[in-house]
Amino acid sequence: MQYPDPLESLNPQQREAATHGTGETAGDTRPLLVIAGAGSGKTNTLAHRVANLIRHGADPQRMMLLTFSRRAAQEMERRAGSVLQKALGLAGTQQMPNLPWSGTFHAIGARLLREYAPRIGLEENFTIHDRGDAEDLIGMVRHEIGFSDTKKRFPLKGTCLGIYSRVMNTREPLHLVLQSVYPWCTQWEDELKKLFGAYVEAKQQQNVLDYDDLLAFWADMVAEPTLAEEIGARFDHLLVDEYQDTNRLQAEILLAMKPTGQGVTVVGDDAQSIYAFRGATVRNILDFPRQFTQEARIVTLERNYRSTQPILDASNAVIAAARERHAKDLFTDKASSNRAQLVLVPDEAQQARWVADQVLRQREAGSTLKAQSVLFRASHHSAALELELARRNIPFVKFGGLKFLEAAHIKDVMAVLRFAHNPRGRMAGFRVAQLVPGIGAATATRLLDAMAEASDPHQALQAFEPPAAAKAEWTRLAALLAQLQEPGLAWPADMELAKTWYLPMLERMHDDAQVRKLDVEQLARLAAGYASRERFLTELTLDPPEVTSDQSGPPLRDEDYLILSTIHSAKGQEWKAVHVLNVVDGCIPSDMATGTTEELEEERRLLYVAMTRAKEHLHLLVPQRFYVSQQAGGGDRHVYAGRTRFITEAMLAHFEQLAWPQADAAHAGAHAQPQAPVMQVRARARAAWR
DNA sequence: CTAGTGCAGACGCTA
DNA sequence: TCTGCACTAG
Repeated sequence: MQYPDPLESLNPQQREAATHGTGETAGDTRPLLVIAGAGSGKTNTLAHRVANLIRHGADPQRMMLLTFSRRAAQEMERRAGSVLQKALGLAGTQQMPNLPWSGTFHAIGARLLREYAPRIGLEENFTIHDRGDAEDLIGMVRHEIGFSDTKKRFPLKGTCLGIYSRVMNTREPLHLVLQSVYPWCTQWEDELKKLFGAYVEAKQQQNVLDYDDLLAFWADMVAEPTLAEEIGARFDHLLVDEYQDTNRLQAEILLAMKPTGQGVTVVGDDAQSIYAFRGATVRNILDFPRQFTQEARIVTLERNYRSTQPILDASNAVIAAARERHAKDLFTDKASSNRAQLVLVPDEAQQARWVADQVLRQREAGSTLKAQSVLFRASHHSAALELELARRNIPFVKFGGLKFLEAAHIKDVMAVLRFAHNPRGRMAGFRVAQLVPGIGAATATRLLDAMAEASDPHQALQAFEPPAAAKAEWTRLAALLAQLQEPGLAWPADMELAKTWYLPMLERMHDDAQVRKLDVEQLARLAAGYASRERFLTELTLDPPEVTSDQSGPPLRDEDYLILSTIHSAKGQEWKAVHVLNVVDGCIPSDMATGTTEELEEERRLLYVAMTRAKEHLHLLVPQRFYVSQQAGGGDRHVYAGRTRFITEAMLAHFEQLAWPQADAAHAGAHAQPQAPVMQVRARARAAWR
């Protein structure tokens, strides 16, 4: 029986990318670089490549797929699976080949390090510090070595970690990082060196790794030739998505694992690089072709399948003004008479109303809520809109800027589990001990010191004598931690035990315990989805749930809801209609990012990314004044903001300009109308005197 | 030594 | 507006 050629639907460039090294080009072992413009079918092409490789005999167990999030990895698996299904005619019930080695650099790094731990001098039960833990630890070290003297004005803990992280990820020497990014800290170079040394020491004693260690140790591991060869040989194919957002350290890992470049595929778009603040560099893409012992093959995808021509024209105009870029103009067949709209509104409140109106209007016109999105630069920019949506009962789900794992009560529960898993982790232990009433910083330190000195930390914990006032509660905690050590305990029983212990603490500590309790319940539900305590702790830290929804609870899967998202979290996504909030100077570009040309250029690309998410309708909102956020309650200090500098006078021809409410009186009336009065105050007032 | 109060400062995107 | 730190009463 003849099955349809699965590559039939691809255009010639996409097909080149999907088939490189197989079929007619079998024997071509060059690495492959795919420059994929926005909406050019990048994910689809990569999925076809994965499927095509498997069709030609590649073993999914021996493929490493590095993506930006677990969600992206799952999407890739799903699509590759469906291509395979069509090509091979697999029955729907048949097991889809899954890719066990797909995930983010950090997640894959953690897995490899655990597996190789005994051979590289690590303990395999290490726990992972998130940004907050890492900051706290470096803050503690900073204090211990006496740099926290207020007179000295030594950089704050967040800044210290920022510097450290940047040095690690860019692989630049400290003095260069200080010069270019933290010029006000150059005088502290020697002290910072000392601090970082002590920080590294502390992490090792506590058996914890921070985000940077996951990459740095991986890089160190494959810098050792025998290990590099062994690990490199385990994988026939190494595919990296969103390559424009990788950093030097990540490129180094790639090169060490596959020095010849054989089997390496990277996909990216320099015009969509938006993570330089995290150490990512466009140079990775630019240098890729000549990095390996063989020069790379380059395929460029310029044909856009997403947006209409007018939307592309506007986006192209914005990015054409960029300083340095691969010349690349997207084109499409999708004609339309709808230009992108620039909508002038008086302020943020009106902006929220306009968007809510527009969303409903488009739903009336047959577009679901899910097919629409609202994008913004910073998570809190959607606050006014969220209120408006809640008021009108428009369901929504918000991506990005998630604080779920940062809430104190969630951190508490996580700390209990982490402490049980790795008793040497002081940050977790410090937090947990102080949950017991009567135990504060001093007693907690005494406990942790005793545990650090003991050969068996758990025994030391059980033997610990707390102050008399804390005795009863301490006994409960010690019992819990002992239970969590029992080998027979089957996950997620750990979580249930921790929850049962913690809920009374929660009642005692917080007035709003009821709301927080719901979060803890939510965490427990989440826990059930992971195979083990270790997987839960690792994966939740490295790939936190990125969705929050409004207070009314998470919408059901089949319900319709509007998407709210930061521009960063909107990467790789698309919607029929896109609304971008606060397209004004001060928001895009953020006024915190106008210091250097590089920062400014990244902001421009950010606007470009936002605009190219739209398929048919694109609305850029320009509130004429917006309120300054840092002021006492009720204040009305505001700034008169201008349209973003990235849309110049010359580009205005690409936009349809609207002013609201004046120019749109018909719709302005529409939103006032459905508000039927709840009561009649005047009638009431009159009745009171009858 | 703990736990509660008052004040200053930050306030972005994220693995 | 909220968080984190310093200070103080018990």
